[in-house]
Amino acid sequence: MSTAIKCMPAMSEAMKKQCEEEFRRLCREKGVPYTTQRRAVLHAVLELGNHPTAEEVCSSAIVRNAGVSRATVYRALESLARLGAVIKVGHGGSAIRYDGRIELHHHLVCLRCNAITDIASAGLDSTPVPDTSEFGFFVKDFRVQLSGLCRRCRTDNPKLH
Amino acid sequence: MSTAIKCMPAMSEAMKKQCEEEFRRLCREKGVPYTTQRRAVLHAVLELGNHPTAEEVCSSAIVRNAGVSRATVYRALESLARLGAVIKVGHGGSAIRYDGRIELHHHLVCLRCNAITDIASAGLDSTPVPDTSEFGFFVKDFRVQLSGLCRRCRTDNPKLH
DNA sequence: TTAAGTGCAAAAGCTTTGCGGGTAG
DNA sequence: CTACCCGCAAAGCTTTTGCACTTAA
Repeated sequence: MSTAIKCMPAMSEAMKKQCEEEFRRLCREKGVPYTTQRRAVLHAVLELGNHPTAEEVCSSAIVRNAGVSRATVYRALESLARLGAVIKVGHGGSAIRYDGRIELHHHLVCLRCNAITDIASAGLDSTPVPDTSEFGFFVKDFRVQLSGLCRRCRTDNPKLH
Repeated sequence: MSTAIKCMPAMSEAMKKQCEEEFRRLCREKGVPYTTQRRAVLHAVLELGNHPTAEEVCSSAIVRNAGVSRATVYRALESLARLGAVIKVGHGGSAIRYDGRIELHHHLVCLRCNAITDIASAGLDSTPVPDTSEFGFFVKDFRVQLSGLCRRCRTDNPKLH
């Protein structure tokens, strides 16, 4: 009854490029200013790859070299998320994480270390999205979150509660 | 292709009772001390109902009357989550939210106001959980998150980006 | 008895905001 | 030209921690 999943390899340069173009398109479409700073922030999220926090984006070389301030990073991440150029990832930790991968995919979330792993699964992708019109809720996106324990956490400390 | 969903009514007293007993059972099973403070914290989460934050739990009458300190609330919520007596809910906001409903269910998350709505859906429940053994990942739980815009946010501000 | 939990208060970490000046459209 | 964005620095909110004391098992 279980379907196969695949680990998702790091994004290729071509994919990153495509994400950046998509961002440009979204800006035009929604009339949102396409600024150097936001470009740098998106670029950093894509380079960092592993669901960085806002702080990690702030300290990335890309953002530092571009001289983007902390406040701007937070504001830019928020606009990117609203535009749909990045995704906010919920997990158990105390800092919001951002995901530059906007294609449909899913997450393994470790309940102990809060690590997030992207997975691809045709089975999960074909989840029938229910009709939420009764609630007046407009669904933009869905994602399946599998919570549990990652290999490292199981190995490091087998006695867990 | 869309399946039906149902809004989940507030937990009945009987269900809350059952959650509290389940907590007691988990404590015994895992050898975790069953303290007054943790009991009060779980009780508050169940009474508050709507995915409260740690701060909301701190200021609930139940916890205040029991004289439980802020630090203990945070520590108790963490242990309850590890035990599986509550669930941490990921969303876009800057404070972790806790859910006392541990039966299988799913969430609507508003991208603007971060409101979380519990939904029941047989279609989503029957999602085929993929085999993650290749990753050494042990799945304890899964949940589908539908992100989008809630009725109020669509009405209040139709021009959104 | 003893490992673990608790309260207090302080520190640390994360995010938002006001304001004067700058920039994309 | 104008609405929106940016940097700075400060404030605000959320979470964690060290230590002495208390408690469940």
